[in-house]
Amino acid sequence: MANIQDVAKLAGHSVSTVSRTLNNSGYIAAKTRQEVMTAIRALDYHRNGIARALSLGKTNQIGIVVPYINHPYFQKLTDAITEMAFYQDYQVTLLATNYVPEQELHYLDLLKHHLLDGLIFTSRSLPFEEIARFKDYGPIVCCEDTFDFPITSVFTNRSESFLDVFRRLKRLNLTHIGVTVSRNERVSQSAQAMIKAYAMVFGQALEDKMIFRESKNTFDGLTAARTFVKNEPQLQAIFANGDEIAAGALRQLQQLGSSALVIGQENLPVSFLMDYSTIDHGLIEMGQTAFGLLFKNHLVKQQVASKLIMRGTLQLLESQRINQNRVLCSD
Amino acid sequence: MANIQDVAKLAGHSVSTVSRTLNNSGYIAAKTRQEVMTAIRALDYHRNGIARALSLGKTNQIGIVVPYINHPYFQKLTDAITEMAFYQDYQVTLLATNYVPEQELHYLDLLKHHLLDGLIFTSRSLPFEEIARFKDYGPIVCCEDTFDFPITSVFTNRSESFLDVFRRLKRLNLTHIGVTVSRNERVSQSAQAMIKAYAMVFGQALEDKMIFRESKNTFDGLTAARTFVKNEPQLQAIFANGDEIAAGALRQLQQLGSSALVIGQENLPVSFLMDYSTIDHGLIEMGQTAFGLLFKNHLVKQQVASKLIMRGTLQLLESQRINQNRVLCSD
DNA sequence: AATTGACACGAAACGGGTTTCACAACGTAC
DNA sequence: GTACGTTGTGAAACCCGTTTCGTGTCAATT
Repeated sequence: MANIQDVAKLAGHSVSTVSRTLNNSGYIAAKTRQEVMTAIRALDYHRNGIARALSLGKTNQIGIVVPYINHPYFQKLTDAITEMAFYQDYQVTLLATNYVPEQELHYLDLLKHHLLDGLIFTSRSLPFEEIARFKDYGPIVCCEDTFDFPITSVFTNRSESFLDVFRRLKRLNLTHIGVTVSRNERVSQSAQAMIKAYAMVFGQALEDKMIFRESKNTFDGLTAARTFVKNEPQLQAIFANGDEIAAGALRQLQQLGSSALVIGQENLPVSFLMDYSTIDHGLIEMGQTAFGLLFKNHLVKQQVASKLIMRGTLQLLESQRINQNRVLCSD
Repeated sequence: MANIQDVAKLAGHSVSTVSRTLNNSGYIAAKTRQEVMTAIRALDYHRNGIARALSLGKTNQIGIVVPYINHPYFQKLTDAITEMAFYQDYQVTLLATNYVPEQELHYLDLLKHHLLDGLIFTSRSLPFEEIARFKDYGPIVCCEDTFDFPITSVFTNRSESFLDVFRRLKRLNLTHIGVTVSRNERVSQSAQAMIKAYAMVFGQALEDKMIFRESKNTFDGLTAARTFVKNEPQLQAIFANGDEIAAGALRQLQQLGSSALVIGQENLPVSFLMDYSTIDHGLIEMGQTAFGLLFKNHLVKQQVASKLIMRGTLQLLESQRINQNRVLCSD
């Protein structure tokens, strides 16, 4: 395969002239340009991107760290990031971790090795201290609240919509509630926030038997629903950590003849199909923002809004309640 | 940031000695190795992967060309590829095209520019001739039948399971059938195969009004179902080009009070949740094979099996039919 | 006629590694 | 004592671009 020297030789000009021609930099005589272009076509020459990256000191590649590649939450987020990257002529590499800290470290190392111009964490199991240690090697953005750690972040006001959910349930006198979480509440901010929100609204801690842990997919949703119904025959609601889990739970409840309602998260198509309420965490905006922040070179912490989307049983009960109130008032 | 020369200087050895130490190649005295490692740690030195790639002439990166990043079909396929790549120490870049030919060309160019060691096409809109033109720039594998074109491929025996579906429908006297396809049957092998299978089984071409085109997501599924019911009030079945489409169609049919059954493709969780039959195209095996074939350096064409998974109404009707036969026979 | 600036181009340094090759020191076998 | 093999190391070439810097030409200005 031809390189720039071959082109230079054939064109009868220097390597630097060929380079200038290709980059439209500096002065080039029209005739020279012609000759160079002719040689390039004759040799089917294409610039070596690796050599270019070495010379320019940048790769135009960024990495997105995701625990699971096929998880809808991260899917939506990476979609948004990828689109932004595309517009700015960046390539995106998806880096899956399965929440294995060693994997995360491995990806952070890509920064050290100059293989990436930046890294976006959509989630992580490494402590922030550890991640912060890499910030000198390249820009890093986390898609969750990084508190006082010196890591740029975009995050959603999860807690507020969690509070919203529990307040609505309380208002409807639905108190027997099961909550599913993906990871132990010690490591997952989201899990922590859900459990805390319950406690704030109901004035007491959520019973341990009403927390279903390690809930990751549809089938976990089935199991969670069975477990809750067994532990608490009067179960009235399940607040799930994702829409596929909610979907599984709902299906299981229907099969068990339970009328408990279900609330999901992420606003995936399945939540519409199976008609239950869900929280939209504003992942699109979050992804776009994450990419935007990558190349600001100062520390930023930015929040995006998340909100509850009312559907199905929850919506029905609320409208009935409003009607009741109206009747009571008019009497 | 330190480079290999800095390390060499500090260690009091040559650059080549440092390189040998890092690569465990050639002879290195134990003491020398110690000194080099000490210098490396002292300087927080990390090899520049770009420089390495330039020197070695390979990047250990492969690309997967997908039309949609968040489409379950491609999701499943890329998952399988990514896992294989991981084990062989390759990085994977997802390259989304939205079926824009220019995009596909752009990604093929990455091979020309030595930015990728190989490319896997999960689908494409470019003609094979065009793709074949790039095979000198690096290994390419297509995840569909490439016929006589000199492109390595893995593909599934789609047509057989399509025939299976229509034969079963025919046996059940279900003849008013709507078919959804993602792209025009001129460009999509899958669409072509579905329509051809119908013609083979029923001995006549599928009416145009029973083909719903440009069907890509759940909402298209809703629209498709409405359209079919409007065009053909006696509609008995919809054979969809994907499980989310099937799911949307099923929901719409239920709302319209239609008892037509639905058959999907891809065997996604939603097909289980909503309980309808679907074709499993063996995507996992296909992805694994695709990666495996990338670095064989001869042309290979390989087939993997796809099969119909019986559920819901279709299964029910079949078992009723068998029971009827049994009754008729025993009389 | 002398100076100046725009235009055009090439040599060479640079980015940061890997690998070949030459050479030296040492031990062992004959 | 000679020949040869093993071990250990460094100089330099190489991978393939980009960019700096210096030189040369030519037309316009003073």
